[in-house]
This record gives sequence, C-alpha cells and structure tokens, in this order.
Amino acid sequence: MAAKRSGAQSKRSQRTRSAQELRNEPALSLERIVATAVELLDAEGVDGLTMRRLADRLGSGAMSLYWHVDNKEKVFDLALDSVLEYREPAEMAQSQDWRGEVVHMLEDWRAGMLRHPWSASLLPRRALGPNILRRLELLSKTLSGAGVADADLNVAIWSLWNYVLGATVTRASFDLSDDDMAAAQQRLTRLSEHYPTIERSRLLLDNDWDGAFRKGLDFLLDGLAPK
Amino acid sequence: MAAKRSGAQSKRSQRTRSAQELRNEPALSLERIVATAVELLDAEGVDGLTMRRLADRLGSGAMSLYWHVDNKEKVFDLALDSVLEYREPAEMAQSQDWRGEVVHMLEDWRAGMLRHPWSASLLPRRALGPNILRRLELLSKTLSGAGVADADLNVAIWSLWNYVLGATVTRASFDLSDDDMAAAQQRLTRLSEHYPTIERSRLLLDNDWDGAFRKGLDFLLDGLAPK
DNA sequence: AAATTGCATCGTACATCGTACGAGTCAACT
DNA sequence: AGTTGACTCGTACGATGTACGATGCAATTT
Repeated sequence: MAAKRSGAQSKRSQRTRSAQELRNEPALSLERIVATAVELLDAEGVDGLTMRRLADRLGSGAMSLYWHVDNKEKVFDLALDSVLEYREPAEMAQSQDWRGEVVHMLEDWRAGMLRHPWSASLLPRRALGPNILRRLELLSKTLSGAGVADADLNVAIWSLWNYVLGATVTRASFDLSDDDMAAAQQRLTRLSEHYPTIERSRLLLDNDWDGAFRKGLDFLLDGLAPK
Repeated sequence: MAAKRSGAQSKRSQRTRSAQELRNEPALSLERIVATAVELLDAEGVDGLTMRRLADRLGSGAMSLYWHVDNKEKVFDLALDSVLEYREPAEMAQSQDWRGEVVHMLEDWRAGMLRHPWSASLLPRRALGPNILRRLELLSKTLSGAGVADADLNVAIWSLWNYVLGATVTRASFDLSDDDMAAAQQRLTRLSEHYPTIERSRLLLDNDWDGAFRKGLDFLLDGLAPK
C-alpha cells in the first residue's frame, strides 16, 4: 500500500531534487500547494478550485497532490488557515489600552478575511486551525489582562467571535459586483411597498459597512468591559 | 425550445392530473420539491442533496425537476427561505416591551435555523428571500417604533443581523457529534500549552451557547437602545 | 557495483454529479 | 380532429473527486 505523508517533512527531500529544482517548475510541496490554492481561490472563487485546475497551476498531475494532502477538504482547511496567518504584534504586553488592542485585532482579522472573500464563506464549516486558535488565545489573554473574570471570558470571546464572523460573512456576501448591486436595488424598490421600513432606512443600499461594524463592536465592548 | 415555467402557477393544472393524483405519487410541484429538499437536507446534509436523490424521493425522474426549478442553486435558495418562514405574531403592534419583542424575534430566528443546521451554512451565500426580508422589516419596524432614529436604524439592523448570523453559524458548526467532540477535546488539551488562556476558560468545551447568545445580544441592545 | 528501499509523481479508470437536448404523454382548447 | 401547451423523463456529455497501480529516482544497504 502506498505510504501517506504525515505532518513531518522528509529529511531527504531537502537536498535532493536538484534535477527538478533547477528546472522551470519547482517540486511540489505543501506550502506551494496551499499558496497556489489561495491564488486560485482569489481568482476563481470557491467553485473554481478543483484538484485538476490546482494541479495545472502547479505544473503537476492532479493525483500528485494527494501525496501531500489527504483530500480536497484539507486543501480548503489549509488555505483558510493560511489566510488567517497571524503575525505577532511587536510590543503588546505592556500596553494599557486593551480596548484599542481588541478593536485593532478584530479589525485586522476582518480585513484579512475580506481580502479573500471566499474565506468568509469557508470559515463556518471548517475546524479551527492553528492561526485561528492563536488569534483566539491572544484575544482571551488581552481581555483577561484587562480584568475580565475567567467566568465571563467565554461569553466575551463568543460574543466577539460571533459578531466578527457574522459581520465578515455578511459583508463578503453583500459585496456585490455593480451589476448585482443594480439588480438588487431594482428588486428592492419593486418590493418596497411590502417592506416600508427597510426601504426608508435604505438597508442594503447605503451601507457604511466599516462604520457599522465598528459601532456594533463598540456596543459589545461596552457590555463586556469589566466594571 | 422548451418553455420554462415562470413564477406563475398554471391555471389548468389545478383540476387535471386526476390520474396521477389518485395514485400513490402526487404530481410534482414547487412546494413538494422544496419540502422534500428540506427533508433530504435534514437527513443527509448539504452534500447529500443531489438532483437525482431529490427526484428519487419524489418518485420522479431527475430531469423533471428542471421544469419547476431553474437549477440546483434555486433549490437551495428555496429550501433556505422556506425554513425561515415567518408566521406573523398575533398581537404585536401595541406591545410596549420592544426589547422583549426583539429578543424573542431573534431567538426564534436562531432556533429555526438550528433546527436545520444546514441552513446556517447556506445562509451566507444566498440572496435574501422574502421570508428573510419580512423578518428584517419587522425588526426594523419594532426598533423604529421604539424610538431608534432612522439614521441609526442601519447600524442597529446590521449589528443584530451580524450577531445572530455569526452566533447561529458558529453554533451549528460546533454542534458536533460526540465523537467529534471527544476528538476536539483531545486535540485541544494536547495543544493546551500553546493556548493557556483558552485552556483555562475551557473555551469550546464548556459552552452555554444559548446563555452566551442571550448575553451578547443584551449588550448589543444596551448600546442600540434609544437614549 | 548491484540491489533494495522509500519518497514522490502521474496516467488511467470509475462512480457520481449538474444539466442540455429532444422525445414523449395527456388534457384543454380551437 | 387537430393543435397547443404544460409537464415528464431517458439518454448523453463534460466535469469532478479520488482509488489503484505503475514508474522514476535518490539514498541506503549489501
């Protein structure tokens, strides 16, 4: 039976592959597969990622991918987590402005996902990758350091997580092309007699997404702040 | 070229089909297709819904579905909206407890989606169906009636929508089977040295989902309440 | 030097999917 | 009697995920 590559890198493959490496296409690797998957997702969206197309971009055969990856689902998992890569903030521990930090962390999180809109629609179904966990850990630590009691930490984290996830998913799915937007507008005004209040507030049409995100976040933080 | 059925019902099909109707399988109809799709989604999940399987359950050929439905996407759209069907609350207009009403509406919304966990993962990608719009309209009306200024309505609606959507999606995706739960637990404790705060607060493990949902919602409503 | 091992690649094949196309059925209308 | 239009469905096509086994090639052992 064929051996499957586990998490560990092979020791040998570091210095071999000279034939391949000096050629046009560098050899396959998990990193290259994931990076190319992200490219493909950015370019073609979730449905555009197929194992064959991914392999084409890598200059390899489709089945070669399966040496490095269990199945297509894993490609999605890895692509998602890679997009949420978290770079440790330089100074952090001594800051007093916990609220500013939290806002910054969550806005950064959201911005990262909006840079790759497919990631928002993927997130719900995926397990927690290391980068997401790292972000949750830092969020917990910051809140805890700000004085949030352990007993309240769970509620705090979930509220924020839910809000950020929802806001990002919503934003990503309503970030329509101009054509779609025009169609939606037309549809809404056609139906406006049934939804007068929506019409009046111009929901879905005039949206300051970022501002609204920030305001709701502030409300949550008001409630979550230690008294 | 084959005519496609548009939104309107055929006038004739009301009284004909006697041969079919008295038989074991009633004739195909949009309603029956959608209802069966929901059954299938409940039973087998998103990936379990295929046109062939759906047709099997309906006792018809796969291609027959396409008379009633443009494509598979539309089936998803219709199934989702049907799950979010909204039944008008009897008395409502005169109530003074706007906050209780909002909480009730949103908890009902969330409960409806959690009864069909596939719906949460579908929601982000779908257009707004009539039932969702109806719910948004009622929410807007209630907030507006409570004194929320038109200018603030947008932020209010989006904050609540985002929060509810995020909380529902999260809950649905973490509502794991016991096996998955055990695996997740094992995985987390194995990694606990890297995520000490998460470990301490037992995030992901001891969760009072409903309670946390309610608390975060209260925080939002505190912020959104007209002064 | 020769044989063996193990990592890595890939061609072929299969079941399954969404759905295009066109033929078929049957009641209602002219 | 003939036409129409609503509806059903068999067949077929291209695309997909991936199981399986053959192949190549460097490192290691003999």
